[in-house]
Amino acid sequence: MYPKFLRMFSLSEENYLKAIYHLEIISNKGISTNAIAEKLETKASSVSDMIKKLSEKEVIIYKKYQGVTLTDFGKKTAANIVRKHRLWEVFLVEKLNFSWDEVHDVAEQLEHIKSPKLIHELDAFLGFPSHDPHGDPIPDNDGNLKVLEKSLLATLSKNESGVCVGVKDSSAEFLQYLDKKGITLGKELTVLEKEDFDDSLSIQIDGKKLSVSNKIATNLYVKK
Amino acid sequence: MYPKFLRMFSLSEENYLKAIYHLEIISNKGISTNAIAEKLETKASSVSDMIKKLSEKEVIIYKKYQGVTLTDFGKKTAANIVRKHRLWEVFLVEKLNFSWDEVHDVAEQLEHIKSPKLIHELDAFLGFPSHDPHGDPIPDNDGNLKVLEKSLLATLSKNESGVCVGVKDSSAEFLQYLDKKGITLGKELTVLEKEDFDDSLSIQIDGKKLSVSNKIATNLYVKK
DNA sequence: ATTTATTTTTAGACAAGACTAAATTTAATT
DNA sequence: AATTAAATTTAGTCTTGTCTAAAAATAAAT
Ligand SMILES: [Mn+2]
Ligand SMILES: [Mn+2]
Ligand SMILES: [Mn+2]
Ligand SMILES: [Mn+2]
Repeated sequence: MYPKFLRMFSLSEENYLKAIYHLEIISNKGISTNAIAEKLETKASSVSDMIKKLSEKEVIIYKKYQGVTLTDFGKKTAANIVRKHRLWEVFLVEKLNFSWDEVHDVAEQLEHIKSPKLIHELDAFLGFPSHDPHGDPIPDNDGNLKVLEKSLLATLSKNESGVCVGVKDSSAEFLQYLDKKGITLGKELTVLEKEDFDDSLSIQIDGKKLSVSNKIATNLYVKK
Repeated sequence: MYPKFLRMFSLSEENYLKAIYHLEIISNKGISTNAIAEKLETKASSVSDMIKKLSEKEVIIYKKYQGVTLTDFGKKTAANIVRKHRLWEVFLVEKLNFSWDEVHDVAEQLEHIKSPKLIHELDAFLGFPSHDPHGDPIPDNDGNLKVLEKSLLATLSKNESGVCVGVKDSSAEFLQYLDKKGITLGKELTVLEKEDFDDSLSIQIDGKKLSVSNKIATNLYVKK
């Protein structure tokens, strides 16, 4: 049998691994079949089938009816796919004039390209970026990622300031809405007022006063 | 997942189209089932199956036992895949420090990425290159390619000169051998002597005299 | 013109990955 | 504790793309 690190994964297997990886980051419990099915927009029965395969390949731990957990090897494999996804997103924005709301679908395809040299060189070409265009950290070659201290805008108090560093919702609609409001990563803002009745905020950004809904405030990360 | 017009063809269908496209360039007759099978390292029966599908999709003309021909639409579709392949090869060599013998396998994967904007922007980013790192022409967005006048080195007469513009064999072994000999695209050379008994050549390149086998002379293109 | 050889197509099987419907296990209520 | 609800797994089917083996058509050789 080939050593683990040479084992190849199909497109489908990679997508399952990535889904589980992302779910583990926010849940810290075993990941349920249904959660995976919802994330991948597939059926629970399909997930159940794939789980067995991944378990045999030793990338997840699985006991029937108990949900799954990534093994160290599985975690590393998944992180590498995320690494590729985010590096490609940086490439598209920095080099090919994509905006941050256009990159995701293309990166979903590019993340499956298999070539260690390609990723190594791309990383260098981009100047070893630490975060993608949405403020998400890029795992290093060993799968480790250093998580930046960040808070939701909604958690800032009156008169407190912060710099935009990421988004929680990275849907094209939300990103375009932020663009329209002139809110982009790197910009500093200050909370001028907090309204109790609808939890909206009045903020100062680019020297201008701007009203911001709770929906935005709970989906935009800032660094205090 | 992707818009319908972008996923008309599966990975497998694209590879068949490309194979037929390449075979048509050198054969100008109907392309046989066996020829396709050999090119794709698959079985004739598999080709026979796929041919029916492609015929129904109107990218090839097919009459039983008569071989196949690309329709205009099929030709355009195939040319677009070749366009992507060659643009990516340029990218890998020009931007990511790949050498010309390392790019093919990665380009085989990248050519299937579906995003018109990606290719348009990549083309611009690379400065609208006309040829790939092996001297092969890059089809334009409509699938047209202008073929450069070129001759095999073996066809040069004594004292005739030319500039290296392409390779017929683009295997990694041949390309590496050319590298070792110091023969790269763009270099000028002059035929000093032609040996009759083994059809080898003595050429002048970079101010130095070099002996070149018939194998090289019949796989290297020059522009007179 | 037959016979032989080669090429191509058909028939039937298989693996991956998805689905629906049914069965089973676990969780939640009464 | 018993019943109901929800989550999960199993059983069986389907599509895509591949294969081997056998049949049919074409090409080559006598
Ligand atoms: Mn993304
Ligand atoms: Mn991202
Ligand atoms: Mn190539
Ligand atoms: Mn090439």
